[in-house]
Amino acid sequence: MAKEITSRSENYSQWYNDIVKKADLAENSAVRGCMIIKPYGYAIWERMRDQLDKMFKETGHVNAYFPLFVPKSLFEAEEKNAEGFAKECAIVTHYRLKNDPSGHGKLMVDPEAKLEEELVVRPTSEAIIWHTYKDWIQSYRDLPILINQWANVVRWEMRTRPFLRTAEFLWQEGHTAHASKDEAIEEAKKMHDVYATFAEEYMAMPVIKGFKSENERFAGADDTFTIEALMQDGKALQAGTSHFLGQNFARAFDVKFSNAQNEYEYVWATSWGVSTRLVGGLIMTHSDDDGLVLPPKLAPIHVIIVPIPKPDDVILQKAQEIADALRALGISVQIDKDENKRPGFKFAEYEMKGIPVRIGIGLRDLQNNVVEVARRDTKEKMSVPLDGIDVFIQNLLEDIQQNLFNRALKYRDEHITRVDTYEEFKMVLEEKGGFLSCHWDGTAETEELIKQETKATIRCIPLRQEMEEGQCIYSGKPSKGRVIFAKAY
RNA sequence: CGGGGCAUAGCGCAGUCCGGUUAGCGCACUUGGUUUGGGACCAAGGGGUCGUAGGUUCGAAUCCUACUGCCCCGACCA
Repeated sequence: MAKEITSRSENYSQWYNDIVKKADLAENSAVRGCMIIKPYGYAIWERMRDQLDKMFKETGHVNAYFPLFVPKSLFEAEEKNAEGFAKECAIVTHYRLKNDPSGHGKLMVDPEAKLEEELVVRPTSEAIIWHTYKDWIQSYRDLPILINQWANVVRWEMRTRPFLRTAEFLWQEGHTAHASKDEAIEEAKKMHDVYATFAEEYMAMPVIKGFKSENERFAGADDTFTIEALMQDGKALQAGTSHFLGQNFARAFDVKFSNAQNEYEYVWATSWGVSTRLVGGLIMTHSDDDGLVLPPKLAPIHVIIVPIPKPDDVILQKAQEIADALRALGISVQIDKDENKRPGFKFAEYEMKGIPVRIGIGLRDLQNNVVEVARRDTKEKMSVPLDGIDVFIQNLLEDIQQNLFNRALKYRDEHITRVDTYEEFKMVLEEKGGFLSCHWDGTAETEELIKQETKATIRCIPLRQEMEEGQCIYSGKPSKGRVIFAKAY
């Protein structure tokens, strides 16, 4: 059998690239750092988007759309935020091209068409949105505003990787405005919970919920809540963040409201987002050396039916019956009627694409009133009676979803290591990787030194943990609880 | 922005050192046939301004110069 995917042990990065390519998820484009998301990859994103959108609506949010371009003067209003993104902004400076007099049929930027004010291509939309909210908010009766937008953003990255880090990416960004600090914090936490639930229940990707250290916090936030997942190579992936923005943007954009006592107050804010990066996380959480592995809840196709040998009438009719029965249960099914490819080729191909369940139907099976069912997560094959096949598959899909989560959780838990000395820290980081749970003195200096010396960063300060007196692994100073370090994507 | 590599058919490559008929191989593609329970086989086909521009030469994919693009590794980052 021709191996088309580099094994994880041989070269993890190459394995990841191979999966993206061979599973037909995305490809590089003519634009540096920007990828083309192909139909199958986009279908996965659509399923993520649809589910998240539903969860946002259920928590009271509505969708809207704000412009791609942000005037520089607005962008720079909230200084910390602007500074945080300044180094990776694309800027529009002109609005017209003209024929290049020195070249044949070539175009050049028309120097006459310089914009009076440059436009920043949004790396995030707080600025344009808070500029707008100023007009929308007068009274506490106008609050809260609970808006989400699905959009593309641009961050001019030095080095990019499909899905994990691209110059342009798709995401959603929630931007809410509140009359009180408590309500805003509650909102940020609520969306943090939504992300964690989505990651675990739909992506089958276990996450650690926590908040960021000051160094790692979103520029312009008072607090950043994060979900952190662990990839199979022992590196952490920040999978979603929810920010309590305090009154920083309200002050920067002068957004005040009259409270019930008719006094002016600055509005309290949150923002929260997840991106196409989640697709990268999904790949690296479950997939194996044979290709992509998808959890049923996000798989565009749940079941592929492969007729064996060549599709003939009897087999196709049976395949159609099974497909109809499965579809009646809300399961998405495709029958592969291609006569030019052999079954073995199809098996390998569908495994590469991570389709959770494959049903093979041959004449021999039909004589015995069974079909062959193969599950992608364990590669297990079984002979299953036709009678009740629909319910069997339905249960199997649930089982696969659960199994993927359990498997990822076991791996994750086995790779959270409690360490109490810096020597141990460096050793575990080097030899085992994963999350390191240890004491830290709470200072940015220590965090920075550890980062410089080991490349590990504080992924989060976990929300759920017992308070425990200890000593910082680096400085030996007292600490009241453990934080999670890791090398990160 | 530093350091390394690559550019020849849709994709992956050989040929370049040491210039010489008509530039080759695998996969993919087209047509016909035999096949089909884990990546089938046979036969016949189509497809190239050898990254761009200039130079050396009787003659350049091959030598020289400049340019452009892409990939990998670092610094930076979700």
